[in-house]
Amino acid sequence: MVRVLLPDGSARDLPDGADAAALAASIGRRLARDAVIATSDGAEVDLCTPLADGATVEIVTAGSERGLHTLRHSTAHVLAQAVLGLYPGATFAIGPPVADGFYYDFELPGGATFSDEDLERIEARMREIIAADQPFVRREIDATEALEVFADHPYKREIIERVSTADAEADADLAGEAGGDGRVSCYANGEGFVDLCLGPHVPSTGRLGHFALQRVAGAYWRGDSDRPMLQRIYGTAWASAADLKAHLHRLAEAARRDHRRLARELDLVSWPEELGPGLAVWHPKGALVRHLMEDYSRRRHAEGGYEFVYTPHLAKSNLWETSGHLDFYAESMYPPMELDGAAYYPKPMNCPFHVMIYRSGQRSYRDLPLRLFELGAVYRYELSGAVHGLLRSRGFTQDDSHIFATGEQVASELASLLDFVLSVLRAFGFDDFQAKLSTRPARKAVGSVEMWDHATEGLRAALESADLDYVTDPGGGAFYGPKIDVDVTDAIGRAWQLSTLQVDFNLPERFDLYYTAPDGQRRRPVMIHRALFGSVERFFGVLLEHYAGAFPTWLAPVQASVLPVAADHAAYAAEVAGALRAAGLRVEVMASDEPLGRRVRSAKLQKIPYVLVVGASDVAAGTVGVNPRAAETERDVPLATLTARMLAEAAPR
RNA sequence: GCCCGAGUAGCUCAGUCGGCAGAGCGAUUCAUUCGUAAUGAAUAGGUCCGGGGUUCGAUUCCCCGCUCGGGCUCCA
Repeated sequence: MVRVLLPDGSARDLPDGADAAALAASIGRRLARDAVIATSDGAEVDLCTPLADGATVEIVTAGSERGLHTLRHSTAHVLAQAVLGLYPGATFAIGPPVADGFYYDFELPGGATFSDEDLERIEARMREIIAADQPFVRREIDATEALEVFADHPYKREIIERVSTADAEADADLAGEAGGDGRVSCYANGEGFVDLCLGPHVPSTGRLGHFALQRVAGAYWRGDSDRPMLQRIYGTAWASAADLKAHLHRLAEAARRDHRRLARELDLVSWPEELGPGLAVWHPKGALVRHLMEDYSRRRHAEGGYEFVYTPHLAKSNLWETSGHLDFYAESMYPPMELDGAAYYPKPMNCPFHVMIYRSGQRSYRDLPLRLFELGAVYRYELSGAVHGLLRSRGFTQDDSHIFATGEQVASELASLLDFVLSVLRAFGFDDFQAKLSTRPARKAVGSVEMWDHATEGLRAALESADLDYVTDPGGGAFYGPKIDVDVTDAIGRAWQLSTLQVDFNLPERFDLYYTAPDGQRRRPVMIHRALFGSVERFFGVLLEHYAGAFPTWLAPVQASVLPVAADHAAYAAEVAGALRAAGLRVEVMASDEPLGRRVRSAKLQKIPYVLVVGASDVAAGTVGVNPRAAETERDVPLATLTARMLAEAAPR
């Protein structure tokens, strides 16, 4: 007999040698059917592992995150099995589960590549393997034997050599392939397929099936651009057909919200080929929304004690030498223009210019904190493959501010900066935040440990007083200071990194900044970089996707469209539009040579917040028919009532 | 930058096994004057991404480039 403890605290007795599958079966048929793996005293094990007396055992089902993880990992194995079977001479590297699915990296003989037709063929073969319900069988062997088993697979051999000689714990990118102490584990299934793997896996391939191969992509071996480019196949896998379908639906929804598509449909922004990659032009409606965003931002900054500055787009090389950009950022900078014996670089960042403003005169502790703010256009040479609509462009506008403060002021300044950032983000309709605190890197960092600790604690205190969820990324800070990054979650659950608060001990040092302290001594100020939108263009793109093009009334380029029922009502429509405009609203009139239904549809497709229909009864009574974007149609609404209602919505939150 | 895929009317996309270029939507004009998501007809609209090659003939086949998309790397 073995006795195991269950998560609910109860105990259960089973015959000697019983495995987790038997335990699941003894609890219930449904659990036995849904079981994927088990944990024994917290360690994940295959269902066929014999139970240890006294262990706490939990059955993991496909419905849980852990279970899905295994399901995807096992599906990745089947993918590798299919590819190795179909393509003689193919070799395989790693194939971990990832968010929503899995991938596997391959190399085909002679540098051959996969096509979409290959994916269909591979998927069909995978379905055969799944139909055959092959058991996954675990085996532990020592590294020498493993090197023979994988004699034809150099990437596997490389993994085996690393895990048998080095500290596998430190090698996060082994991605669960193997790990240990001179011994490695393998999983075999079917006729002769074996993969190096820590496991655990589902009991047999028959447990899989709700998957789809999605795309083929290039991926560097071990993520290193100096190493060979492998062929990566991505797939998605789920516990049920319904879950798979729901996931595919979410992907379609994200595609529907694509800001590049909406930008075109709503006539906001375009990317003429003539300009070059990553460079956009703003059409009147897009420019209007942007203008509203920027106006709101300026107003808030003015209220927040910032002072506005402007700086040029170019500066000579010596500025970038002093700032250090030519040492550590040159790859992302546009090349210089040579003039009059000097080299002028387009700016990739605004900070050195703001430093120049700080340094333009003597600064006393009485002047601090000094908060400089600029909507500064910067140019960065992004790799051609990285450019993506407004979300990643080569020319963009940072809502950049640099705060110069005394060491003592840093903590309180950070707290108020974070409050400010969150308050503005909320006004734009985001209220789900996740922050990351990045601390001192172990290898290279400027400034004393005391300075770092003080600033890091200031950041942590700011996060805590803002009651913000955060994770710590130990050693994740830049060499010049610790930072907070703020992610927002959008309407369909995607996270976007927007704002950043970055403490900088480096630039004040490089530019020899100082202020005069109360005792007359010169002291070094601390600089804080703070971007809120990050990039105005990118923030606009994120907003567009968040709202799926339906901007809230205060940001909508057209807030109402007035539709006369027939030509007779055109004069009254113009009167209504005029009254709303006089109240400060943005209104257009859609004249009546098309049928009403058609004009309503057209206005709805433009996602205009208020479609206003006026006919004979409205002319007589001074009313309008109101068809709001997200509510029922109302008739006979007095114009004054509508105006008041729209004005209330038209103010930023 | 690297891997895979794509580029045909303003948009979405057919098509040509190498022989005068197509649809729907949109635009324009005319008719229609209508109470809440597509009125009808007509017309206009093309360097089939660019350059080179093969060919009697290239939008189609080949080569080189450009741009876009999905990834990798990077990142606001």
